[in-house]
Amino acid sequence: MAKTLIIVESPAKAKTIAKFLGRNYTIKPSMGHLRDLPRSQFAVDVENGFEPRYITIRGKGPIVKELRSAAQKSQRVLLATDPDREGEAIAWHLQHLLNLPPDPIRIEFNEITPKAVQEAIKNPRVINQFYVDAQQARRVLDRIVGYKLSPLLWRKVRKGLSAGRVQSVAVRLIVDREQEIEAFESEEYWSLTAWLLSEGENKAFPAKLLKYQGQELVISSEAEMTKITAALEGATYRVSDIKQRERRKNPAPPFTTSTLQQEAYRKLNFTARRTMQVAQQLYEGLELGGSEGTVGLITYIRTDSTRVASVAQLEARDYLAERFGKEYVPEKPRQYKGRKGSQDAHEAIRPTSVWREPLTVKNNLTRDQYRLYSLIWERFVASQMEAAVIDTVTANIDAGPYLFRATGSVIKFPGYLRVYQENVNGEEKEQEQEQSLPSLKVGQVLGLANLEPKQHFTQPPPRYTEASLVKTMEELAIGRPSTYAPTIETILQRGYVVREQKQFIPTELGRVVVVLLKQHFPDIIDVEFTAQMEEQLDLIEEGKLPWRKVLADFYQPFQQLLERAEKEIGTVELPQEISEEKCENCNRNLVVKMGRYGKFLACPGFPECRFTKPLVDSIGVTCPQCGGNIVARRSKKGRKFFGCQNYPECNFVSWDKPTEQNCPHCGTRLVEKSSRQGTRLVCPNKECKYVEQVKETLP
DNA sequence: CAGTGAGCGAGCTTCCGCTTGACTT
Repeated sequence: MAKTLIIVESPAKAKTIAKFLGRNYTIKPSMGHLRDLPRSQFAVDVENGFEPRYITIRGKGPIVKELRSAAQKSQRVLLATDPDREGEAIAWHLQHLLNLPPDPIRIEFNEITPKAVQEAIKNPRVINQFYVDAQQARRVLDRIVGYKLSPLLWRKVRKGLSAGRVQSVAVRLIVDREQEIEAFESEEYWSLTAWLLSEGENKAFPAKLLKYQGQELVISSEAEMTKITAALEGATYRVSDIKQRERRKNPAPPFTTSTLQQEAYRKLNFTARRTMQVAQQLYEGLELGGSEGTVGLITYIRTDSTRVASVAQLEARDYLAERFGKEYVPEKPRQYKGRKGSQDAHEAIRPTSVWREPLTVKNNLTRDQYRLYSLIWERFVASQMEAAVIDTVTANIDAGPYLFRATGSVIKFPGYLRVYQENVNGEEKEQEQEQSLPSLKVGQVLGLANLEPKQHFTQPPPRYTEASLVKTMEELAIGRPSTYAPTIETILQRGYVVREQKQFIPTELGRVVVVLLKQHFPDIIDVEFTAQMEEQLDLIEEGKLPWRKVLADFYQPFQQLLERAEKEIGTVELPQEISEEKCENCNRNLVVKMGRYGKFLACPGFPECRFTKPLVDSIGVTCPQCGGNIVARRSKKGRKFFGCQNYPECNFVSWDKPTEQNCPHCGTRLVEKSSRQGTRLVCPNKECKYVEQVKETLP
């Protein structure tokens, strides 16, 4: 009868906890924040201590209602929102929404185990107002920055634009990088590899030219190279030094949101959004059949922590001992240090049970789910394994005044490498690291099989990809696990950057906005801004600084800058984007214009010449009716569709993305349908109903 | 499911962070 209501943030958590607390407890989810500043108004009373006006978030009304009625029916209410700044604020809002007394009603746990939860229930505390205030400072600051800078951009550049503490710095990173690339001057240099033979062996091994008369050697032209090879053709190659070393290589820590997004991007080619969608499916759980029912396959997916619950560590150790043998289990469980500034409210992302090997659940998962689950499972299992031991040999080889170096390595004990290999820098793997050298002796003379000179050019820094952008944002502590993917979508949507061949390139608009913000608000668009804000928030959390003072100190100068910017900036002219396409009436190059339905191509001679043409995106598929190109377009309502380039002569059109494959039954061209379960090839012929599951490529 | 940009100048746009679904045309 005397029930206790416990409110958590996520429904999956509610379910789990309900399982091991008895009938005396009701567990309900809040689904994140319930109250916030209204979207349609500024809602911060700057004159009055920055007092924020909160309203119930649109769409969350029914949840509030349900929680109220559940609270009514309960004798006691406990607030078990996440143990971090945002969680504390959610608890505080709940306290007000549900009219709860200022008693010790707040509980927190870092692990969802019966023991941790029961312990937490025994130790409720009052809501920590300092934490709540830090959150309010963060929230109000973001509102001030976003809702003051954005309208400035509407007036000065283009309506609908936006700026903010996080998104603007992300754009800045991309713009800065592009400028570095443009300023980069490529330089030529040469390398020389000698392929050498040890007596009695028939396979040559490579050695790299390093030094000349003890000095680092830089070869910058073919002419220099030719002189050097001439001198080296007839030289004597003698081993002068051999160093043997044993190297231990430790596994990478288990995934956080950021590292999962990076690795899924590099290994599976998933965007941040797709990774989160599939991960959410794994987290929410799937019908596994058998006795298990619905089971969450992985722990919570929005986390900045690499911490692992001790039960999971012990389970992993048992598993490893059984499947791989004792030598693969490290003496002590591996604990990974968190990042500085990590809020540590959740564990690392890991399988809820290591015994659920990817292959055993493969048949219940879609292709995407299976691939992502395998990645998470392998990374976690490896993270609890013994280090790999690698024997490396480095040999110095003299050739007159020249010094070559050969390296070889042999894996002595694979350790975690049996399970997981981290993909650090794209696909470029140093293959030669894996090679072994023949046994060599100091003083031994080697035969020269071949000299291999190679021309290189220094490369500009790479453009950001989703992976490297997320990585950089995390390192700079800009944004949070729940916002990396949405932030990327925002800057794309605003037209600040475009994605080309998986790389981010700033648009003219992006550059203009960054220049404007750098000029007038250099502090805000600085990569250090968030870090400095976090320092202040820390002080608020410690009770050493009132939150309203932090805001006042920020707002005074900011207000000045705003006024000055308003006066000094005229209307910013955006250079016209000129396309390669010609006007069919007057042969001038068409320019990109903004219309009601988005971008389109128009003749620059408007209004004398009114020629227009849709701006179109070829998808590299031919039209089944006329063989022309299929292009992606948008309907009036904004929905994407695919049509033939030769419209209106050819009127082929499809909602789903056409492919080059024909249906084996009726010969109609197949289309791609993507649903929650992944992507399938489907026959658009309604009579036919042919469906092809996309094949697995993984072992 | 294939439009489109001046002019009037209303009413609108926008932040970050916490959570999940949803009108399938």
